Amino acid sequence: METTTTQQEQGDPRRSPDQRRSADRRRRELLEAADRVVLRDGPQASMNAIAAEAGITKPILYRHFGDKSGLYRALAERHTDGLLAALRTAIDASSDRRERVEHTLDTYLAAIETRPQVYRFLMHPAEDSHHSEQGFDVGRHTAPLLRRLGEELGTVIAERVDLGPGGDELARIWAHGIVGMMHGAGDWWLSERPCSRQQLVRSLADLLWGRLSVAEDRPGSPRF
Amino acid sequence: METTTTQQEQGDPRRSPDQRRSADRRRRELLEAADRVVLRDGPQASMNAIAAEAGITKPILYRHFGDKSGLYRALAERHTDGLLAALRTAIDASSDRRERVEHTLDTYLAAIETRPQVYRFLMHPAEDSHHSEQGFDVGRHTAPLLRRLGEELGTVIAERVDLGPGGDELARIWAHGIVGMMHGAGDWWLSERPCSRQQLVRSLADLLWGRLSVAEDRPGSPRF
DNA sequence: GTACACATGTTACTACCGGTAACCGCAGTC
DNA sequence: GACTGCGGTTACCGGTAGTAACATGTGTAC
Repeated sequence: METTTTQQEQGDPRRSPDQRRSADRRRRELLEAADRVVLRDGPQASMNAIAAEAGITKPILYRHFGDKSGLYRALAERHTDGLLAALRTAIDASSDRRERVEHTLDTYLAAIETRPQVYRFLMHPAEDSHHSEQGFDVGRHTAPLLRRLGEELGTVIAERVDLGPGGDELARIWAHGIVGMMHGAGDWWLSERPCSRQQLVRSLADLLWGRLSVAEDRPGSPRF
Repeated sequence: METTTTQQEQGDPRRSPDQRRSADRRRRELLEAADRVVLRDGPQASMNAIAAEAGITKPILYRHFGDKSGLYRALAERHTDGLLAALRTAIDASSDRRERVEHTLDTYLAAIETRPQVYRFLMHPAEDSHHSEQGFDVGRHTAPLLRRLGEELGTVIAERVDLGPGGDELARIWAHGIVGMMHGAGDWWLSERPCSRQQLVRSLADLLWGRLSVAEDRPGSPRF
């Protein structure tokens, strides 16, 4: 067999006490191998490839993760947790609201800029092949990352900003809208790079600050 | 067990006189069959299923559309054109800017509300299985529909709103941000239905009108 | 020591997918 | 007739997710 794995198995013959830990360790090793493959081959990496990278064969992967979407979910959770943590600290770093917004936007954009493969993987989740029986579940389109982001941001807004009666609902709406804006603009920016990151952050913050509503009409604006 | 046992054996004597059916007609028929299947089975409908629905077999589909992504592109173009046309008229319907924004948002949301399958298909494009040789093209994540929407809205904003020097770039940034906001919030709303469409439209317009920036801090807001 | 249970791993398979080669039969036209 | 183009098919290829069955080591009970 091929000795492709980077870290050699520690050759540890005594495993009587820590069998449970061994399973956890193994699982983490498999996840790391999967990570390497997914980041190299894209989200449609095959289970065979992942198994080969881990130095084992498919059925073991299935024993650990159930199916492909299970593996991908586990993989996505790790990265999502990381990004969420970064965003939480960003949201708490400043006291001025505008600064907070800009800082958060910048953190997100920096993340997707420095590791676009991770980003792409998180946005194109499992795409679970076996359609769930009854025709077409409308829900569950967006990547779970965006949902979680939206919900977290919603609670943050709701508990920090006074929006009057019905403010919680409004906060959630805004949160999902803001996350969508961040995602959409970030995705476009990442692929076209039309400006600097700072420029993008400022422009989006300006948009959220209502500059669109106060700008003047263009003199010869077509009304066709 | 599925192959060849389906109903495609219709003797079909009604084809002798009028073979005037040009390739275009055939193509449109195939597209309509594909539409039916995709709207029934979701975006991962198989070519076999589409061919069966059209009463023919796979190779004919491939002769007409090249490959699966070709078929899906043709399919997506139809729907995209329809939605874009609706949005264009919505954007021109009112003179007041706020009304225009609300009207446009509402048109988009109404579209995805009344035909969520179409919407889902447009947002999860081909996902072309054969990864394009060189590792991992970072660009081309988002559905083409969103890109087109963003670009069109960008030109509309640029030509109607006076944003000063560098306004065109700013308009494009805002446009992609707004489209992302619309998409993200719409997707979340569609799957959770936390409020009425009108409520969502108003809230998003409020967000764009800068209400977030002028709201008061909550008294006991945690600063942890 | 032997027997059992269990975790870890393998090979070899099914069922299906996108895509293609090769062939078949029927129009029309010299 | 023969020859060509076209709409159609069957039968295949390579690759995918997922599984069954079998092979091992390893710790524990008797």
